[in-house]
Amino acid sequence: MGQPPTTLRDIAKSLGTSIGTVHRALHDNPGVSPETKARVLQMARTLGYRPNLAARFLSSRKTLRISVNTLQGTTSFWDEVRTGIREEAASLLLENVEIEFRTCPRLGEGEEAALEAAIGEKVDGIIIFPSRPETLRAAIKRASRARIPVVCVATDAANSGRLGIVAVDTLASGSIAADLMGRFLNGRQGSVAITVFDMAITEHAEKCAAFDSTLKAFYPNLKLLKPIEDHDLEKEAYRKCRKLFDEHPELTGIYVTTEASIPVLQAARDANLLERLTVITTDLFPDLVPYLRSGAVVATIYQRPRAQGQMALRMLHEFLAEGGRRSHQVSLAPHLVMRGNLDFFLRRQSEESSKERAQSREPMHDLAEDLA
Amino acid sequence: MGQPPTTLRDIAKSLGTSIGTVHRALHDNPGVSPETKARVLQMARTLGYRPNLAARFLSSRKTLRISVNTLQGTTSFWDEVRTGIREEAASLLLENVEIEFRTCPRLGEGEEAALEAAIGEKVDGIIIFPSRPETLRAAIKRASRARIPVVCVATDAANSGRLGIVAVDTLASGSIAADLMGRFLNGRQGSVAITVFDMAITEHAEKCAAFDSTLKAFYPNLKLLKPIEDHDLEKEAYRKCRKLFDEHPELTGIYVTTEASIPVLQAARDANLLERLTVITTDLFPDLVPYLRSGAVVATIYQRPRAQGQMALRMLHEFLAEGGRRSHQVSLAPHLVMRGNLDFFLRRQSEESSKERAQSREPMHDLAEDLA
DNA sequence: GGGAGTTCCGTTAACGTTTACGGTTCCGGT
DNA sequence: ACCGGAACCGTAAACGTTAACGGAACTCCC
Repeated sequence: MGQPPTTLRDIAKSLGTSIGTVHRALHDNPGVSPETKARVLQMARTLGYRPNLAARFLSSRKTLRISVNTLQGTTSFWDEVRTGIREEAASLLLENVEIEFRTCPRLGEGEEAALEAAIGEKVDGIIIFPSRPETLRAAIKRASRARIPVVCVATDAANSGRLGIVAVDTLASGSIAADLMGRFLNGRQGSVAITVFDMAITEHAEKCAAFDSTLKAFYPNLKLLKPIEDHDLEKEAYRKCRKLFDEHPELTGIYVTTEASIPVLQAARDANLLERLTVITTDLFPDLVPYLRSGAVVATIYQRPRAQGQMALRMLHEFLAEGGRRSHQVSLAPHLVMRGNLDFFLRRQSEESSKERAQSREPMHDLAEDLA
Repeated sequence: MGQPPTTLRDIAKSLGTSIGTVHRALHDNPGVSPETKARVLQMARTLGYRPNLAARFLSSRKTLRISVNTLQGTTSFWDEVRTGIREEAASLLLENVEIEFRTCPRLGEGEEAALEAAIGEKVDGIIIFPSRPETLRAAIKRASRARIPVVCVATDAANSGRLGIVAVDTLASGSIAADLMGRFLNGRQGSVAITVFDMAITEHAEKCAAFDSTLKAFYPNLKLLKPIEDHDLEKEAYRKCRKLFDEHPELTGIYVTTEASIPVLQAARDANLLERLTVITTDLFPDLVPYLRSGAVVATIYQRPRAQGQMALRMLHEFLAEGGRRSHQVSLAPHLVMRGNLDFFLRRQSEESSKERAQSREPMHDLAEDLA
């Protein structure tokens, strides 16, 4: 560890030029000849220049505006994502981010318009949930061309030029669900079902494939039926599942990867299957709790929305602040919630929302108070 | 949103005093009378003063030295904790932390001496793993009195004045293990065993209690035997388990909460019990992998050492930087690893270690390159 | 009553960057 | 020759905090 870091002044001095020129060259601002610019860049590289962020932020005190485009809470999932983002923003030293929430009322409705609005207002970065990736690809490309980095949460928008993606690992989710299903069924014969949003979404197809392959590998006497696509619509989920249950009385388990687990459970009850069906669901919301408590749902794969929000904001901020060098693909491991550890997660959710409510920051704080 | 934040100058002006005095008052430096100090503090409070960290760091460019006192890797656990700490330190905007590792070769050996060394060298903060909390309490108290905040990882040191604690939630771990055990055994009768480090350690006693209560609540036909204390010693673990297996042929499952799972497995094999025993272990290290693959170990509770390290450093840094207002008690939810999702976690561990190796930071970076 | 030593406080120069402004030089057009 | 305007570059003032220095007032002691 050692010598002081090189500054703009250092570069300028060793080049016999001025600090202003160096600055212009490094930011390719106009007003510097190609040759000197090249020389500056070269020198910066050899001297190992790295900008001092404290000085930068102190000098140009502009805040980074970032737009968060998500869904209104159908369940609490997106509320928690937003909470995670807020939390992470608040914990940023250098409080230089300003968050604008743009929420769409329904799935896929006004999604593109909201994105365009964010681009139009020239925000510095965007966090988005692309519920229909294909329709959004063009808009995201436009954002990238406008040099606005876009981070996707939960669902990727491939080939869109997005900066990065934060999501739960599909392989980890699908596989653990399959492994648990197999263990719980304990060598029994039978068929299992899976519900997804839409097989056209990469994530869901992957999750499905992981579930299938793990099942095949370790529990060959369980047969996976054709996936049910419910598009997160309650009626569709109920209808299709009811049909499935009637047609497959030998069904022993079902893995619900969407948020629409309640209608599935109702269909199971109405088909008098609830007792002998092993149900694994996704995420955790109030309506699901009694089913977990009673054991009707044996486990749920919690996709950690809060962590997803945190990571997304971190990724974006890191990039905006210093051209972030970290991986721009974050795959989170999901959590497993069963009735045993259910209270831990419920406590956590409520803590977090109460913390949001009491957001009165103490302006000052002394070391002494805490070490006392 | 709105008006610019108040600065030292603002306080000084509205008090008719100077910026230097305000500074001295806020940091209770000598050279300011009690009355003016009170007036300054009052005014700072009413104006809602919050220090500008960028300016602070730019002005006094001193780095925060923090000491990380952990165990040499018996397994990879502590290596991963340190990796998490390093990672988090590197991702800190304002690169103002310097980390000094002080590792003890064996459990509890030289632990106190290392802590004293850190205090003696006047580091700004300490992250420590107190393997024997009682013997360290006094030393931690000394650190607190010397105004050095101490964060504990994995194990708490109660009543020591430590700043905070980062650990896996004992209730969540114990309960999920019990719930899984019950489900896997699927209504079978029998007794279940648990191994811990030492019941005198709060965390282990809690984990044990959680395991017990969840078992009692949901699977009353499983009987929990008296916990086995192995003190992370291989021979002790083997010997005691061997004895247990011989004395309890009706044993159906065992939950190993310590790192010494290999000797337990060997004892089970030697007792010809491996086939019909449901084994749940803790953490993930190379030697355990084949057992997971073969299904001998049905699941392992992964305590997320990397996340623990990250959180510990974050907590400490936040406190040092701005007198951190966040909760100083972080309880992580453990991850569940089974053969289905095993590869996900192994891939992750290897990625992280390879990233450590190639730690050549690009000095400069342009937005264009990434948005291309 | 003239140092010497306190105690309190104001002033000022840093820290590294950004940004606005001013100053060259050179070129094409009246 | 003069103006207008580019294109390039240097200068200096911010940003909010820290830290060192100096000065004023007041005490104490020979």
